[in-house]
Amino acid sequence: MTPEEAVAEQLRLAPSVVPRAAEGFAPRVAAGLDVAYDGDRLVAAAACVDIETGERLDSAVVEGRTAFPYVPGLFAYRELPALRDALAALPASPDVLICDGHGIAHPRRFGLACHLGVVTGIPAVGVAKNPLGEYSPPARERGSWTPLTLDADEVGRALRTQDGVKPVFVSVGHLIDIDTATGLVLRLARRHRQPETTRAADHLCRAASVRTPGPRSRPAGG
DNA sequence: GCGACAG
DNA sequence: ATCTTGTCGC
Repeated sequence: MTPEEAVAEQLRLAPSVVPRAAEGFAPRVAAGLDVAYDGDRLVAAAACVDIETGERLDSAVVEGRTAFPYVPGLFAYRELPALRDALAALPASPDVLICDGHGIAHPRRFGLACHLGVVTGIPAVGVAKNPLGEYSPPARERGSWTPLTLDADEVGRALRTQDGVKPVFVSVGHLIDIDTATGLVLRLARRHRQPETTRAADHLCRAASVRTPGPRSRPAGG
């Protein structure tokens, strides 16, 4: 698929995003998703966490090959295939996806979290480390937030998950509203800047990547 | 025209 | 994302 076709597909799928939670939405299991790279090889991980207790539940790790370059705005085309494989490898489907990237806080309002949510039908939230739009620094205290703006639209929030740390950027992915998404991210990020789901997935795929012989893997060491 | 630009 | 030493703090 070419970048032009990818853009056309995003424009076609964007209207499918449902920016609100279904009646009685009460997620119990959240899945964190992340990918680690080693040249053109990659490892994707899905890690489930009990939202109530924080307990680590099922997880899955899969490997694959890079099929699309990193292009801002088309990030999903690089990680989506592997992330779908990781989700499919889970013994049970999670109630909500916590994605490492943006949802509607995207040029065409269809970032990774939206794409993943729409193709799986699972509610999804986007949590990015850096903004695409503009924002004013939130108050220093954990829980405070300010609007994230893009093209004069309020597309998400800059949320402070820990006192004095750089905020994370939360946006709606699919089948959830921004308030619910914000509360969920805050609950999942009790002790660190990033939600436990994202941290768990990051550790898993990174560890798997290190143990996998690849093109330009470490010269020596183990 | 030039730079910026989720991971 | 990944390349990289030391350093501050719980």
